[in-house]
Amino acid sequence: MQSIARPQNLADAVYEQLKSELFEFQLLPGDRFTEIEVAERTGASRTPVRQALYRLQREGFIDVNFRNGWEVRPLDFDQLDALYEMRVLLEQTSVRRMKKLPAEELKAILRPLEKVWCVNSSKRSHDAGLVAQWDEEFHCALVAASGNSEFVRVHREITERIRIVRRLDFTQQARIAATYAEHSAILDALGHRAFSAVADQLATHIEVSRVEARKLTLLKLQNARKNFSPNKINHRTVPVSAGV
Amino acid sequence: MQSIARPQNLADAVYEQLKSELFEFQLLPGDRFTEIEVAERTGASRTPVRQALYRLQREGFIDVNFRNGWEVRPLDFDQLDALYEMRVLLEQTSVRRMKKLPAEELKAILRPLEKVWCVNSSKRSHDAGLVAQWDEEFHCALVAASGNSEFVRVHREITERIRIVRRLDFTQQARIAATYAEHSAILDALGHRAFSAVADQLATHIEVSRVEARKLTLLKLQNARKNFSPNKINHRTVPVSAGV
DNA sequence: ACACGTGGTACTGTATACAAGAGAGTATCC
DNA sequence: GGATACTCTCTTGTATACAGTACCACGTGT
Repeated sequence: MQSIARPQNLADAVYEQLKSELFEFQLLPGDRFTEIEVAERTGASRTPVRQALYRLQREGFIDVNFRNGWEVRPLDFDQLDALYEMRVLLEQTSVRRMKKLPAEELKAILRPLEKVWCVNSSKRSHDAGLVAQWDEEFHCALVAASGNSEFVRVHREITERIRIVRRLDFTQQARIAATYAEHSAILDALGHRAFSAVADQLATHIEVSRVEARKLTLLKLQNARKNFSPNKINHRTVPVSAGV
Repeated sequence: MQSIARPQNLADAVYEQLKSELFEFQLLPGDRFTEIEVAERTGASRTPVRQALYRLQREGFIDVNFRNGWEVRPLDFDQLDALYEMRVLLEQTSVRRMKKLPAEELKAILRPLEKVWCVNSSKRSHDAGLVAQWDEEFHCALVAASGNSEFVRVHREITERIRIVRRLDFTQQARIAATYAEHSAILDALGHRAFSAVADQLATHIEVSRVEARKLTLLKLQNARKNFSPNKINHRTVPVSAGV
């Protein structure tokens, strides 16, 4: 979707790797780890590792304890709710602003989205990762239509922040089907310039996915905790200064 | 206003110092500098300096050129406009949500603000820095009333980002007077629960200050550039690899 | 006079060495 | 036995050393 930004320096590479470990729940909320551990795991030295860690800290994923290791921040569902609210606000505002767009421009925005979402069921994807990516692109495209670069930037940051729970929604085929249905309905209504109606549809659409994602996240966390092996505990999750 | 966060480590201290140099227009858009220069100026080593620089980069104030020094990013008025739009959206949304607040809570929010803004002219401050700070606190308080922590966080980030131009607005006594008048009018209307009216007032209030700030910024930049001394050029703003 | 190739310098990116303190574990005392 | 003080290790924070290359300047050839 947006700037791919392949990492050219080690710090970015480490950042990407850690983030993916967070998203795959290989690093679980509450897990503790040290800079040296990460450095050995990634093959980099502490310098780029620290750059990556501090970036993740500023983005809210991890915490540093003064001279006492790092820690994966627990998922804060209140904060996630606030992020989802902000997301709704941005997307609704962007959609409402579409009424200023001439028909031509609106069509140009909708056409590529319709190619993905308004297809009969044989042509639909069942791949969770792919649908998750398309879903993000769909909603980002709505905000991009606002023409406000800061709406886009903030919305993208929110997308990054909630992805960890949002993507779980597409692990269920029924939810993928619902997403197809709702997205094509939204595109339909946009084609008829029913912007206020779309704003309402969006709120519902996002709210349902928020609730589903929360349920699945709680399940996922329970399972992930069950799968602890003693090795893994010793390797990573034990309090840092506990020795062997 | 929000968390004071006195810097305990060098990186934060350097960050604060650099940011204040940016805000005071001691570091001007287009200025180039190196990590070692900053290290010598602040007394820290390159490590914390780099931490601070990368933070400022992520926040959009400066750019790094690969193996070729750092550079103060030019002020982008289109981006500032987008930030102001976002600010209006957040503050209007927060104000509109106040209608859900019971009278008691609303009063508790308004009272401290009225103490600052609804005072007769003899008690008003004429200090630009102080009024600028109170102004930020006023608008942040409105958003805080929304109860959405992400609204607050994003709004605070925007406040940090636009402060560099916004504060100039209060260097004119006439604008300070206008701010007092408009803030007290807004508080009045809020006391009467005229939330939609306040939303309109806010949009106008912010829009006027945006335009004023832009005018003053352009002036300030012109003056700052005039005051270049050859020494200063050699010291800081010449292309990095130019030797003596 | 101008284009092109080459060398040197200065800059960031990365690795490593050093400093200081937080915390677990142990020994000691009552 | 329990509480307290202390030591020792491990951690992050900071400083510095090293590596690689982008850019400028100069020189050379045409």
